[in-house]
Amino acid sequence: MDPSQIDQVRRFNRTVTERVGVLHDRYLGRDRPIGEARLLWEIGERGQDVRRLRERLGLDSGYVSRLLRALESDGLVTVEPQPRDRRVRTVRLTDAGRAERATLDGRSDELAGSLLEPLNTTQRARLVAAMAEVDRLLTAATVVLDVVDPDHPDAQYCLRSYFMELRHRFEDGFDPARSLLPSAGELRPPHGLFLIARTHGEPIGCAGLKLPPRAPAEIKRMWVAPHARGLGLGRRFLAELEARAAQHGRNVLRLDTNKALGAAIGLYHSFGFQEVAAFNDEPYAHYWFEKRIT
Amino acid sequence: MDPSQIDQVRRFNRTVTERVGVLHDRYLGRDRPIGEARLLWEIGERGQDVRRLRERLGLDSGYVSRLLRALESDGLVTVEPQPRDRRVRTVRLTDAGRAERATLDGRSDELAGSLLEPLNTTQRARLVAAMAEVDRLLTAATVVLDVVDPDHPDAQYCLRSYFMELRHRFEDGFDPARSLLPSAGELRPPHGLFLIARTHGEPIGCAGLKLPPRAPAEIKRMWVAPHARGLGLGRRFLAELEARAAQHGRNVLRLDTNKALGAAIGLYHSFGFQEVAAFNDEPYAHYWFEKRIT
DNA sequence: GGCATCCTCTGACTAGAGTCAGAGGATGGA
DNA sequence: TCCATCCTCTGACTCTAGTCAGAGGATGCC
Repeated sequence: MDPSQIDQVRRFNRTVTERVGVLHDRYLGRDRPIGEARLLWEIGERGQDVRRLRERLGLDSGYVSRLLRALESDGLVTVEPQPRDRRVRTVRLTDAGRAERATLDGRSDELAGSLLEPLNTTQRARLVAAMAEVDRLLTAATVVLDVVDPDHPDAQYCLRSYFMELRHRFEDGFDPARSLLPSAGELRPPHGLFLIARTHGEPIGCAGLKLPPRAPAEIKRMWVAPHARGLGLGRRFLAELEARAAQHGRNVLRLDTNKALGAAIGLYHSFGFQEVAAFNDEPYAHYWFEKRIT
Repeated sequence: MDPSQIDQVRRFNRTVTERVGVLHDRYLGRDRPIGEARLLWEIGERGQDVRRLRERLGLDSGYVSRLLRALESDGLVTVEPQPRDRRVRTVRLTDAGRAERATLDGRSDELAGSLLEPLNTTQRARLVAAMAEVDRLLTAATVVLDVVDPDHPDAQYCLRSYFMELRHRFEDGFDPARSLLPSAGELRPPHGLFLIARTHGEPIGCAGLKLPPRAPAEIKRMWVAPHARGLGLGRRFLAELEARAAQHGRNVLRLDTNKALGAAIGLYHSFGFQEVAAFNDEPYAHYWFEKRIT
């Protein structure tokens, strides 16, 4: 790896942990230990199950329990068994808790403001733009791809979002019933597979692969959430699916697409796909692509 | 302040404290408490006086003493009275200490690498560029201006750097003896003043103001360290000097400059200075500028 | 030489942030 | 109905990271 890049990253780390890290603790932990503050924050407006809190924050169950006891005795939260499964307990903010959370929120704003405050307008705009870029790319680096069942809730969420988007973007809308969509079975081993991309456990994209016997592999239902675009995720899906198709002995990868999806078409070209004649009669397709793989 | 900017800064803070902050502690504190690691780092190759360490890290004397005891008993440092003043004690790394410090250094590299590692070449370049920008601007926000005596070591450092730079940049070099440089007395109250810009206590620029009786105020010896350029520091100096000249009842601010200093000339124009006829016979000057102030 | 001041160290604390090993109630399946 | 499993809680610890109040040697100045 390029040493001058490493160097710049180290300088960044240093500056940022000093300016942001130190201030962060000072602002947020002003009159409450940061453990409690983080918990209060993570409970959110609607409440949370204790086990989920523990998962999200990666904390020991005993520790969380103790923190909850502290918040409870300060009158900030109530903890009650969940009606469905009385082993699980649900935490909810009281009005006082909500108020406390709002002050934490205000302090986060103060902290952010204190970083911008000494700068002039131009500098602020530049800083914010650069922060957005760092944010996006660091987030991109945490994206993980998993194979899941197409019926998994996260998969379903992505597919719903995908259909909704097609409905808006296609000239004549989109009706799943009219399309040659594969059944869930076709995207489930051994007939295929379904990939999900996640950051911090949240689904942000999906892509399916059909592996029909003695025929080219076919990419289906590739979608990236709007807020996750520009992170190279489409490319990553393609590379991953290509590798998996090759593992399954296929030497051709293909897909069909609609003319409304300009960015995707550009991606296919730049990833080495060639336009070919229609290989199916998908009514929503305008272009068919193919790539030889090894 | 713009709420969408605040929002972006908050998103940035969150991402960064997660990705960088958490990893930071995990990498660096792998087998040594971060307090000790920080201290080990700050001692440096050449050793340090205990009091200076305390100052730099902002820690309690008892605490530092205890940390040093721990490092000493691990054979990483030696602590000895300073020969000149035996109340002060000097810490030096042993060979083992140097080795330990080198592994910490390696881990910082690893951490930086782990941020870049999941990204492709383009993304890496973009991330590094954005980090550099964030770094510069956050640093810019910590710059403080102080009035110091022109004989102060930091002032002397800036002036030496300034002369050295002029020597390189002027077509015919620069010889202080030939120039109309003000004596230190002219930049010292009540005849004038001398400003120093610092980040983290390190001097990164200077600017002097002459306040001759019943005459326009005059800017002298304005210099910004090469690594601190592009932070708007020149503008900040001008604004500060203008305000101080006005406080002292002057309504005209002027300066002379050399044609080799293109960026500075641009700055003077954009800050509202107008070119005027020569008001002195400085041999190194090609342009003379003036601005009416209130 | 005497005394205030400086610098470092030690002892005695505190608070936060966790970890670990059960206890004990709730649930689900045989 | 019984038993394994799940979820949460409690008690008993540990480690960091600090703070505070002096003790005691070294120095500088009168």
